[in-house]
Amino acid sequence: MRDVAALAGVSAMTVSRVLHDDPKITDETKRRVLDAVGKLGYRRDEIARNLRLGRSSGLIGLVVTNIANPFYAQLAIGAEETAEQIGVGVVLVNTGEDKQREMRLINDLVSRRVDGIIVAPAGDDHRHLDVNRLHGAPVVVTARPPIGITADCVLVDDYGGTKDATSRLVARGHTKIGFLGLPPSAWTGAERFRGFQAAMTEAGLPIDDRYVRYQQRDISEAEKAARALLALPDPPTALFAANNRNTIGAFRAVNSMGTGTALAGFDDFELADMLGLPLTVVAYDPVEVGHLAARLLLDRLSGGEPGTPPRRLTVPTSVIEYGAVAEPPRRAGAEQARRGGAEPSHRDDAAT
Amino acid sequence: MRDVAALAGVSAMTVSRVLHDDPKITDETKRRVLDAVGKLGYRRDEIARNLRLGRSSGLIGLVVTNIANPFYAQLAIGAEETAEQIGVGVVLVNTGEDKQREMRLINDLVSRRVDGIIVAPAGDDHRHLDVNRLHGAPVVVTARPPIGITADCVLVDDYGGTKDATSRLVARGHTKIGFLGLPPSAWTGAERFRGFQAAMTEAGLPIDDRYVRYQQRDISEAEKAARALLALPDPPTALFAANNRNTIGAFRAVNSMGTGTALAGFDDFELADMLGLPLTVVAYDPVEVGHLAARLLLDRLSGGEPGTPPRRLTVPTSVIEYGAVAEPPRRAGAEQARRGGAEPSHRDDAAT
DNA sequence: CTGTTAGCGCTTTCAC
DNA sequence: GTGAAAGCGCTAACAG
Repeated sequence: MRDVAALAGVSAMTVSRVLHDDPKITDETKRRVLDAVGKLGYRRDEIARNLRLGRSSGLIGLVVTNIANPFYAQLAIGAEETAEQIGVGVVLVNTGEDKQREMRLINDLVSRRVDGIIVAPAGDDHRHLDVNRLHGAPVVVTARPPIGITADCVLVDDYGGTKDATSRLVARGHTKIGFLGLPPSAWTGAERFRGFQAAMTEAGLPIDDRYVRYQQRDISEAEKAARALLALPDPPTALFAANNRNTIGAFRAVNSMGTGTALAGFDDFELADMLGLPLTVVAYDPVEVGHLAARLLLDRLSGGEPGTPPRRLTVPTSVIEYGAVAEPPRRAGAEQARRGGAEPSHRDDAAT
Repeated sequence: MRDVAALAGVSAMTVSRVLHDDPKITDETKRRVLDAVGKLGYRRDEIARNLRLGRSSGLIGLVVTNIANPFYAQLAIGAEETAEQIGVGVVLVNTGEDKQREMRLINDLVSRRVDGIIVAPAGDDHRHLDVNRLHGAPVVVTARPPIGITADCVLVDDYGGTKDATSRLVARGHTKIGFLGLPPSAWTGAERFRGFQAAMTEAGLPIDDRYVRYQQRDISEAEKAARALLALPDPPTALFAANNRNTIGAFRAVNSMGTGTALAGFDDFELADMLGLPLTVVAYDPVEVGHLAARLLLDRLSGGEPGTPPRRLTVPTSVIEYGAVAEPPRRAGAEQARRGGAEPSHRDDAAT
């Protein structure tokens, strides 16, 4: 900036003003300054600028546990769409479900003055997300409720969706239903199991411990667990899978063992309709989760009062039946249900 | 920091030193300072720190065109793995193939002192990525070669992979082969079409213009284009699809029209093996692309000489045949071929 | 209209 | 071992 000022024969202050489009600058000096800027390829150092201004960087951080999960990619797209409308950018960081990394990366972000953070936190203690520890940057928690802190959050109706889909299996006459679950330490895992339990209990059906497996974290583990259930002396006639990894694993098992076991699962996924077996999925709009999370965060950023009580939103789910069973999809959650058919809320394009 | 110093009864300088683990600090004062830090929830302001230091932020930026594309998610994971090893973090931003947004976001990143950038640039003029315009932050270009600038880059063997897969179709006796392509303005689109042409020419087969469609950017467009080709009076007996969106669209068309058309496509994808029709895909390891890109960038960051000539790496592809055709996968590219079977290079976990 | 002064939060350099 | 001063690149506030 000094160099620019020197070359233009003005003071640094004038350069600064030109870059602000300060009205009270002669066209002549403005031209000279811009000339010098062009000649030197100068770019204002936003970092120093924000240091001085102490405020608004026009960026928010989105912290996810697993970038390979399409759910988070769609969530990011939703958050971007909403942030974009008011000229705010989104940067995404991936924690790999590692608490240490999460803390380090969040620190990196806030110390670089992101205006706020949307985070799907790892673990079950979120006190490291306390506003006071974050340079005052507001936080919105997604996909699970905040624990140990107060913060806005956006949830998916894990409980209701699972309950509905399980009830469908029951309605079709299944009484022996297996459950392929997530680690119960994960909020979503616990909620989905709770929904499963509720549907079973409501129908007066027992939950057979032999039919319940947790901890499947990828497709091959899920397939192994499903195979084990189907190989029991008195196997379940239907399975509920707690997310799309488990659903796909279960599908592979059912398909190759030819047991004709009925299948339902949480999460819609691409090609779910093309698998050649009937499949019931609990669908929801992950883009909407991103929209809502960004909306909550932006409201906090612009809405003066920091004292506003935290808000909690829940995105509804709907049950979709693919394959043999011909029945129109019915929505299960609250007001909205964006999903209806087979081409889902995945947004993508063709470029690789 | 002032507050911490006051509470600990020392000067700001001492606090700074404690945070550096400066050896010549009494254990006693150190304890007092750390105490105060804890009590106040103080975090060092990295932004101010780097302003003073002028250097190394320990973060690199990864700029992608489409975060919903699993290719980029896998690339990000690869880049993270490599960067993580030396304690460098990765932040990801999504441009949505919008040049303006790309420029703005890159500017945001460099002005926040990311140490370097890995970018899959939109458009066919990359002069905005010139090192001089980027506070000197080095750039690595991925998925397409740099145009108008010199920079390191990592490519996929689009040409070779497509040629190999097309040759397989020819070897099976197909002479009328359709091509579902990307916009030719995209480097990958042009390269893949070139590979297709080469295989056809080598086999002495003509390329029928009626059989070639570009511009399909999502699955439904691809399906429509495929339907059009298959409805021709003298339809092709095989299709090559230029990426996984086109492959899935083509699959939907072939499946519902029951034409028995043979199918090959660029990109492997989840469930490709479960579709119930034979399918040939060009596979490669997107995680490896990320590894290499990060490696090139980190080399530039640590390797003193900025004058080193740019390097260009190409990730090999392999052809995989799913379904009816039982033939062991054969590698097509250079040294490595990570892929062999059906469970591919997608890395994910079960948590939603 | 433009320049000067001061300071954002931190760290280097030199005293003590 | 610790503190005081100066300055990284920028901009509000006040002069002129």
